[in-house]
Amino acid sequence: MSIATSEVTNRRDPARTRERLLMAGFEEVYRAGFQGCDLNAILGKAGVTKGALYHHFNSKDALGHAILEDVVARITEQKWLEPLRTSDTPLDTLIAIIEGTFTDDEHAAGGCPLNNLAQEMSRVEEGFRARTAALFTAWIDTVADALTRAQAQGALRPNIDARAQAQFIVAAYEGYMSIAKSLKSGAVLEAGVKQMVAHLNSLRPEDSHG
Amino acid sequence: MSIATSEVTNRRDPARTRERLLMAGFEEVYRAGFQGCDLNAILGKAGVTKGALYHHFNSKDALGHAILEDVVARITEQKWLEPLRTSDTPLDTLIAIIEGTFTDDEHAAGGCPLNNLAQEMSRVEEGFRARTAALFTAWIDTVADALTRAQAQGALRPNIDARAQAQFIVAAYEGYMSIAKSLKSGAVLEAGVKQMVAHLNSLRPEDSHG
DNA sequence: ATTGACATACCAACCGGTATGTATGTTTAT
DNA sequence: ATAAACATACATACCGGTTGGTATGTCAAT
Repeated sequence: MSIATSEVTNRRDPARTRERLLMAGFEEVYRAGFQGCDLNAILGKAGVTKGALYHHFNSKDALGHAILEDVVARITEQKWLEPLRTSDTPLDTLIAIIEGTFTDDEHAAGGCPLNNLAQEMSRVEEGFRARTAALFTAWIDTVADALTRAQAQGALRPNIDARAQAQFIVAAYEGYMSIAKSLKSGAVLEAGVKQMVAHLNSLRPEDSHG
Repeated sequence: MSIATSEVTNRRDPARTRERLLMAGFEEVYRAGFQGCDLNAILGKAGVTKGALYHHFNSKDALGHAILEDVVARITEQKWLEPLRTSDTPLDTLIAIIEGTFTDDEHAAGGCPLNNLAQEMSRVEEGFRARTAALFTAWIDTVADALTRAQAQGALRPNIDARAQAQFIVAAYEGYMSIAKSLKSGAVLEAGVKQMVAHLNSLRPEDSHG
């Protein structure tokens, strides 16, 4: 065995190459949409050639699928799913996540990466639709679980439908993101955060919300 | 003046030609997205040639802009703006509009034409962004006006922020449409309608909503 | 007869995809 | 241990179909 087992950046580093393609692809897709983005632009940004791309992915669609499964899923996992799953104060964590939304115009204009791809590609290619649907479902499920746990703790009224509320929260969140993107308005996002947090607080058992 | 002033379908009928291009364009854009749709497919569906298209519009983008300004704006006007403006029971009308949403899987999978274009094109081309933003703004404004009028009638609690609630409703509506599109689920839309109506009813002054 | 309203034919560039070559590991037989 | 044999991981060059756009011709209306 030589010294160079890992950590070192060999000229041959398939994992790194694949990761660079995914990140560059994500950024370009986020900018121009999937159909609107250019493979050569992705290659330029990633610093690899078309041969490398088509070694790791056998079509542009396959790259898009991988971007959803790896990059977008990872972002969702880090920002929403993981914190919610590990929290023992789920409702507070949920509110904190929502309040953690970046509300500058720059971020607003970008929109939600998941929703961007879902809206553009769902009717165009089934692979995209299935993958975005899986991510939405996992997202809603995890929020619903968190709300159910909050209910078990007595932090949430027992008569509310956790699943319906989870759908409501995710829908409202994506809706605000959509409108804010079109209006290039971080202010819309701020108002949305306030509104959603107020709504969640109104679901607490003994509350003062007049 | 001859008899043939209007109504008759002359072989030369620029207004009709333009309208056919807009309708065919709308349908193709609704199916495949703007960047994904094919001009020749639009021409085939409209039954006109490329010469006719480029006589009425000087680019594909210009056609897209006209689809937003004419077709999408008209749909929004008919379903939301006009009923809300003319109603003397604005809150009930708003609820009726929401409940009038088609909740079959077919419609769900199509999504909202306005949101489809907004999400796909806002970052790609400024003309699309500006036009979708104008439509969202008009939509929210009209809902806000309706809520304010409901407030003046005493049909809505005086302490609520009409504009914030209008944004909330439109955002939630578009969010549900987005998720339902990805999930191809009319059931999601049904749940959304129920949730939004319940929310609106909770804004009434003296109410029983436990 | 001149302008608007199209039709037809065609172009040219972009871009996803491929064919092919090559350098770098990895295994296997001796 | 080592070399052959093979597989992986790219690089380069190029193809060809798609598609937005144009140039030109023709017909109708005033």
